[in-house]
Amino acid sequence: MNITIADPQPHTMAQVLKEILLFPANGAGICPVRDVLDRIGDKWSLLIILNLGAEENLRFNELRRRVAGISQRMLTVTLRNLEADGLVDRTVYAEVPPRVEYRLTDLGHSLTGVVIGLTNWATAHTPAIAAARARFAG
Amino acid sequence: MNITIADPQPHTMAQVLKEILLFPANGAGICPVRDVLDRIGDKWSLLIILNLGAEENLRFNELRRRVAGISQRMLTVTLRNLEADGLVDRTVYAEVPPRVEYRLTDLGHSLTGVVIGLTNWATAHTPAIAAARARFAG
DNA sequence: CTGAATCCGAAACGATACTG
DNA sequence: CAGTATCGTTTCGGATTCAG
Repeated sequence: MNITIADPQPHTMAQVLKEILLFPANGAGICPVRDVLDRIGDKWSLLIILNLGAEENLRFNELRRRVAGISQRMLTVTLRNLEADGLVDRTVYAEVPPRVEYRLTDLGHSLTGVVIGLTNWATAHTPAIAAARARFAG
Repeated sequence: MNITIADPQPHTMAQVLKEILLFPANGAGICPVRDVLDRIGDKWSLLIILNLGAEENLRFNELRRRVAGISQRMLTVTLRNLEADGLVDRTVYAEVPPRVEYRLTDLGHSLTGVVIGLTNWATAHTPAIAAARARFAG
């Protein structure tokens, strides 16, 4: 199955965007785009989702190793937020030493498609952005 | 034309994510995902791109009105960054009073597909997230 | 109209030390 | 192993003021 994002014809694309912007939530108080960015737009959420999506489940320190550079504190904080948002499930096993497994919920899995789209765009256009920055700076 | 994001079968999705994570940039210094988030993951970039994508071009104060709540400073700052990244084009007309038009570049337009995907996910699952938060808090 | 410059409070993040 | 608690730094963004 393929997922259709949008028709690439410029004027049709513009039409889709207009409809999005006409959505009642926009202009008023809360906007869905803002909302989702407030949750996954931080420094670590997306990388955690990416890694959890690649495996059935991961333990705390396994995840810590995979998400290079994250501090223990930020891993804990970010995981708690993702759990609160219903994107991640946390399972504690009453063992010694303790074992805690994290896995994506169905809601979390539903995000991975979007994440992949974002990642593909990023990898494809990072060189163009770098070139633009160099041009702008020079 | 349709854009294929991914096969929705869980194990295949996991495979796609694994390949993404194996990409040389990850684990090393710079990661494309992190890179794109550093640029459009802030408070206003995505909303500006959304609005510019809906029109041919927009003047500074037109944009200011549409992006509800943005301060003059942040509109300027964000537009400069988007311009530096090659996502937005800025055209100054030597008139009095001055007129400045902003429009998406081709690179900017290429992002709108991703943005639409993100927005669709957001609008579809915002209620589920809200419910999860309520559950978590209670 | 479209900015630039400055100031300041809030929030995000990292480092470190400690715990069941 | 998987956290919690505290602290200090940095970054972000809003308000305000001034200018071409």
